[in-house]
Amino acid sequence: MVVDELAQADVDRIFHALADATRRDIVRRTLSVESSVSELARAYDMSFAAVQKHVAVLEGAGLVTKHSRGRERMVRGNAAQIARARALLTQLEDLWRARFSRLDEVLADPPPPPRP
Amino acid sequence: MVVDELAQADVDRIFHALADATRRDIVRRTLSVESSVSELARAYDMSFAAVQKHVAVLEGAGLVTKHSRGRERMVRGNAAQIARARALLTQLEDLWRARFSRLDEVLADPPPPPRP
DNA sequence: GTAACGTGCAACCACATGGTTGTAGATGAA
DNA sequence: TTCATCTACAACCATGTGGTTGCACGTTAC
Repeated sequence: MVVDELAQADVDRIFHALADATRRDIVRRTLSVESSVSELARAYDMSFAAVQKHVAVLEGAGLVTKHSRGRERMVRGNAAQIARARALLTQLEDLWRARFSRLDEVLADPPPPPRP
Repeated sequence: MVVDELAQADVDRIFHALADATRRDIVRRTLSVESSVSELARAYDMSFAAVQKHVAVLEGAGLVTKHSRGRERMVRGNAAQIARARALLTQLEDLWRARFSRLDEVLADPPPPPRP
């Protein structure tokens, strides 16, 4: 039984969020050390607002969470969501492996025909 | 030593390709059973050209390969590329785990100060 | 040879995306 | 209080994306 089913739209959001080098780097950073939005903004060669948007995309995908610390908003990477994405890829790979077991069935000696 | 380094742009392409439900389904199908572009096109409620574009995006990301069979172009899912994407996610998760080992260091008894 | 099929590509369109600047509200520091 | 900082959000713009239709070309079937 799968506890946490992800709707297709959720999966879309996760992979889309990961399809940008800046966003992947933000995830990387905040998985190691949580940081404020402005700390992140200082790390990249773009405006504060641009970084803020990237964080919002990541948050929408569940890849990071935010919580207040004083006037700052701390960003923290969410490893669990990454694990879900990884599980989806593993499922795909399993489909590929299943291909060979089906091939084995074909190559194996066919079962005797049913008695009439 | 890592043999196959993926450039950021490659990673962008892989995750972007996976960020669409139709494309993920095409990968799913062709990992199990290779199919022609027109077979795929019949499976979805959109034009042939649209499906063809999706296949092109997947091919550009290395997630599927194509080869000719008569007048058809057979599409086959590429599990190796999916494995690379999965490895990237695993690396991210490992960063998260490393966070705790660093925390352990802090919490552990500090080493004795160096002799003067 | 002719017709039908499978594919690729170009042009087009509506809309999303990734960036910018500017404004405004909270919060902390002096 | 006053000022600087951190954040959020809106408006705007160039470009990319996902879909369409139409056409050209190679291959198979009749």
